[in-house]
Amino acid sequence: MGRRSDHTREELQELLVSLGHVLLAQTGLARFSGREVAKQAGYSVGTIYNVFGSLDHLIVAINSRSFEIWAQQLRTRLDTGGADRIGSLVAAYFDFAQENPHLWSAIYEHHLPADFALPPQDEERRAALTGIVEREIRAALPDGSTTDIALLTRSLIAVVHGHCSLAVTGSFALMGVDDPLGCALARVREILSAHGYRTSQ
Amino acid sequence: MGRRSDHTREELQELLVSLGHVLLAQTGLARFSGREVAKQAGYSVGTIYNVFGSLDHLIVAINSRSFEIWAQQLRTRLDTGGADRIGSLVAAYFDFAQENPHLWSAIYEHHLPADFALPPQDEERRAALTGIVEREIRAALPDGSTTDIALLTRSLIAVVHGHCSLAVTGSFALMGVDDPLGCALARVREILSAHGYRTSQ
DNA sequence: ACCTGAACACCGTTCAAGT
DNA sequence: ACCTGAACACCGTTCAAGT
Repeated sequence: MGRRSDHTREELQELLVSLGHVLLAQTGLARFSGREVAKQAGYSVGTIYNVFGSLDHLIVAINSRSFEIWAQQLRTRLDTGGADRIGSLVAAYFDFAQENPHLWSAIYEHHLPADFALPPQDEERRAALTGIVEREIRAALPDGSTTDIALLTRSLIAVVHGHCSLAVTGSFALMGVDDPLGCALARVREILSAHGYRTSQ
Repeated sequence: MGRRSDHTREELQELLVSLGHVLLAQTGLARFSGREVAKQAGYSVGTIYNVFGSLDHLIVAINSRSFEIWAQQLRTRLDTGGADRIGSLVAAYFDFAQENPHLWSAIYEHHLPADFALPPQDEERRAALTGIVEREIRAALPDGSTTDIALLTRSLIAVVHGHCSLAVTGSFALMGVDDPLGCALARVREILSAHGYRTSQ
C-alpha cells in the first residue's frame, strides 16, 4: 500500500523503541515479539527491518533506554539520599532491578551475535552507569590508596549484580535469603573496608 | 503409527534429557528447540509432551543435569586442589561457567511459569551445590564465629555468580576486566577476612 | 523512497486418530 | 497404552510488488 509518512524516520524509530520498551517490560525477553511491536505501532512487520536492520538492533536500542533510565535513577538517589552515598547507590541499583525485572534481565539475557558491533552511542550509555559508580568509589576511598579503583569498581558492580540476579530470578527466595539488598550492602562495605573505607554507617 | 517401544519410559526420558543437554550446550536457551530434540531422538513432537508434560519440564530436567555435573566438578577439584580449598572452590565454580556458557546461562535464563512447582528431586540437586560451598565456608571460619554462615554462604555464591555472569555475558570484556576469576577470588577473601578467616594464601 | 504483506522456514502446544 | 502427525497460532526474516 506504499508509504505512510505519518512519521519521520526519527519519529518512527522513537515510536518503535518506546512501544518495544513497554512490551519488553510486560513480557520479558523470551516472549518479546518484534511483530507485536510493529502491529502496535500500526506498521507492517517489514518496517522493523527497514528502520533497525534486525530485531537484535531494536532490542539493543530498547536495552539502551533501560540503561538511560537506570543511570538517571542512580543520579537522583545520590542527590536526595543523604550522607551514606554508597548505601544510596547500592539501593538505587537494586531497586531498578527489582522494580523492572524484565527490563533488567533482558539487558543480560540478550546475547549479541558474534559479529555484532555495539553502536558507539549504546556503548556510551552503558559506560555511563559504570562512571557513576566509579566516581563514588573513588570518593569513598582514602586519597593515598594504592587500589586499582577502576578494577575494584567493576568488581563491586559484579558483587551487587550477583545479588540482584539471584534475587530477581528467585534463586535467593528458594535459598531462604529474604534481604538481598541488605546482604549485598554488607558485602560491599566489607570489601571497601579492606581497601581503607571508613564505615560511618 | 502407534507405539514404538524401542525404549522404556525411563530410557526415553534419559534419551531426551541427554540429547537435549547436548543441544542446549550448542545452541543456548534462546535457540533451543524441543522439536529438534524429538527429531534427534527419532520420535515425533508430541512425545515431549507425553513424557515431560511441557517443554519447561524438559528444560528443568536438562538444567538439573547441569547442576549435577557442576557439583561433581566442585567435589573433584576440592579433592585434588590442595590446601587452598576456597581457591579451589571458586576456580571450579568459575570454570564450569566459562567452559559451558550456554548450559550455565540457561540455568538462570529459564524463568519458570508462576504456577510451576520445582520437582523435589530437582530442588535437591540445586541445594547440593549450596551445601558443598557451605561446608567449606564453615570450615574456613573460626570456631566461635557469630556469623550467620548459611546466609554468608549464599551471599558469597552471589558474589562469585556476579563475576561469572559479567564474564560469560562479555560485560567484563567490554569494561576492560581481563581476570574475572582473580577478581572474584580477591573479593571472596576480603569478605571472609572480615569474618575472621585467616588468609594463608 | 518508503512501506507492504505474502512467502518461507521455523516455533510450542494440542488432540483426534491410528496400532 | 503409547505414539503419531496434522492442525493451530504464533515466530523472525526476506523481498518482489505496489504507491
